[in-house]
Amino acid sequence: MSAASTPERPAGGRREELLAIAARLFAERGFKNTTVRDIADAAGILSGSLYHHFDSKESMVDELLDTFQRELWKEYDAITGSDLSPRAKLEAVVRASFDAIDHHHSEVAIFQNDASYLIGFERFGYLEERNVRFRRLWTGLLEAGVEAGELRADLDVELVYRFLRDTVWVAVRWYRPGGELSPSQVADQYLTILLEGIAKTDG
Amino acid sequence: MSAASTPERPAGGRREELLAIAARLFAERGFKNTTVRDIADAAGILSGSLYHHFDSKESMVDELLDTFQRELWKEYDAITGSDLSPRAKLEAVVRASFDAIDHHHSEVAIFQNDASYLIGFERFGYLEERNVRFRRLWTGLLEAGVEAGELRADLDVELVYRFLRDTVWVAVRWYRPGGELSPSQVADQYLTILLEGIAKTDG
DNA sequence: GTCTATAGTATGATAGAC
DNA sequence: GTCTATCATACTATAGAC
Repeated sequence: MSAASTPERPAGGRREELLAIAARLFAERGFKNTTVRDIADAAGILSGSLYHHFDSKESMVDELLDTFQRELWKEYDAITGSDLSPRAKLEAVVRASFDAIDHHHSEVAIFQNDASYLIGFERFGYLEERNVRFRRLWTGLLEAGVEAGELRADLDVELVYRFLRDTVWVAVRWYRPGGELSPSQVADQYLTILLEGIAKTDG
Repeated sequence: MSAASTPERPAGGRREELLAIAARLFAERGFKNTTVRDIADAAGILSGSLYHHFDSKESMVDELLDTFQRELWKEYDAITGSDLSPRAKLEAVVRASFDAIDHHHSEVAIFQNDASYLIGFERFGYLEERNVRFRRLWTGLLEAGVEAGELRADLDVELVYRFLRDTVWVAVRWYRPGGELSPSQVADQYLTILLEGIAKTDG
């Protein structure tokens, strides 16, 4: 989206700094509830100055979501292209997703809270495309897992997919990076529940 | 919240009609993204006329959420007060929740999408209280289930509670009342996944 | 119960000086 | 890269006529 001109420092120049501030505010309050003045205030400048760096408020959230989704899909593609078993791939995708919640918390939160609103604009059509790809990824893995005899055959794949997708991403609402639980620990517990259930089966 | 003056018809008078329209729009677009003009337009009147029925836009969403939560808690209290086993109570609470998604779809959607924003106003402090009650309900049932030997003891109750809570309510994002799946069917599948898992355990 | 008319404010964005 | 100043618009809400 931008040709990194002079990458002198980690997290780049002023533009990336402002983008990070906007990300935090969008994630905390929602896109619509965050004004350009809020962002400027948090950055210690006036709202008009923001427009030296960005075309519009929409451009900011666009860049945030697009960058994040590209990175995430690189990881997903590496997993699906590997030679792991369907069940192992499914576990890897879950773990990669919880890692994303940890490392790109704001972006995930924005996507969770505001995607349904943003998707209404042509500019954000790519979000819909990614949703379709995401659905294919999960249902493909679930079907392959059933076929391989690794997963139960009596469940509605479409429905399991929705539970899976939602449960993974909705964790962004309570997960706090740097808190007590690592993304790996959360993924462990989640995969145990998902795969084995919470009922006591043996004595 | 209001003394039903002349209940002549199902769903009452004009006030309830307008409230239902507002609920639909709030649920579809979000509270902040829905203007009083949108609501008035959908009702075929002008925005100023809405203020004959309601103090403010906030009053509308307040009445919607408060009414809904009162009704929901009546059901929860009946379940917890029953003599069912912990696991059966847990199942009943899950079923009651999916029923709520079916029967009060807009209200659940509004709560899911906008509660975190609304909770910032003192007026909506009761939402925070209900969240606390909700947490106690779930964790209490989970702990009782473990103690009764019905649920696995090796899981983090706090974490299971979050997954449970989120997975149940987030279904409002895809569930459509009157669609192919009944709330009971969704609850069946969900409880199977939650209790038994999706992995194939035996031949 | 709805309309006309409008107040008061907040918002996204722009132009040009520094 | 930021500030000053400001425009145009959209929003919630009100007062009083019908």
